[in-house]
Amino acid sequence: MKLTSKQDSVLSLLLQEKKTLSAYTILERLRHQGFRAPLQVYRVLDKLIELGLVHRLESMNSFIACSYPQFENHTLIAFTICKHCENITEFHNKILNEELNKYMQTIHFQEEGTKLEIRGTCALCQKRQVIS
Amino acid sequence: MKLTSKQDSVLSLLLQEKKTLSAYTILERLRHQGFRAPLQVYRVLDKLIELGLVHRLESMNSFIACSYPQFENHTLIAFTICKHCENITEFHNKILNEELNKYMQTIHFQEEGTKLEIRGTCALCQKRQVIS
DNA sequence: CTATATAGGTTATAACATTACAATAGTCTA
DNA sequence: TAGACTATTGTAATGTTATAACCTATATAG
Repeated sequence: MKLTSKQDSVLSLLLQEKKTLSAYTILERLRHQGFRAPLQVYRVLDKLIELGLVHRLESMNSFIACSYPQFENHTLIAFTICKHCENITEFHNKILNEELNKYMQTIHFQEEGTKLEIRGTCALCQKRQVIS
Repeated sequence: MKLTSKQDSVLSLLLQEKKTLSAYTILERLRHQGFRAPLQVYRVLDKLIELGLVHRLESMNSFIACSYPQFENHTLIAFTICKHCENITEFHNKILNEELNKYMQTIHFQEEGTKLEIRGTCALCQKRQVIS
């Protein structure tokens, strides 16, 4: 699978960021690369999401590069979001995934895409709070 | 805890719906009850969410009454969302909750509010698909 | 080479959410 | 009960996120 130049621009930008970016922030940052309208950004994002290379953080209306692009077709996409430092961490947890699948079977729900977003305080920010 | 009349209007409306409602839909429906601006709705929603009586569906930018208001302080809020019939079902799963808490301990993340949103096809819509 | 699918360009507009500032109503206590 | 405090409400303006509609260009398979 080969990305187009626009797709590559957006993915590269997201990969070099640690935080999430909104579509409009991406637009501003890529104006010099020929992006002129929001829709151009949204279309590229849609494609990258479909390819599993980018995720949308539902609770933040923003986007982030996938940290595990090698895990193709992982339908459970999970993040911790620190409300202090705003650090976003994607994680995978086998047991959680299995328990979720089990429950989906018991209720006969055919799962096709799951988002787990956990807000709170990361380990580092907890230490910072003790100090201050 | 006693709700104000505006808070009661919004909660009542959400309780009688099965689907989610956007803030602007709520505004339209409650115009005859003195709601005139989006902010009035958002403020009431914020309060009801804080009280645990309403949840926000992050992936849909919309709101729904809590199906388990008696479970106070449940920080894991989970839904299945059928993409065909748009039915939203809130659920609680003890094991899932426990596994999540375990993992939060291993990574030293202090969890303060978690959203789980599962998209797919509900049991009923799967049957409908077989027929048609 | 031409049909089809995918990607891109542009304008306008829809949908969702917040800032800022002022006023009012309820609650507590001195 | 007056004064102080807190939560709620009113209103206008604005900011942010996302899509519709229509058209053009490029790539690829038969």
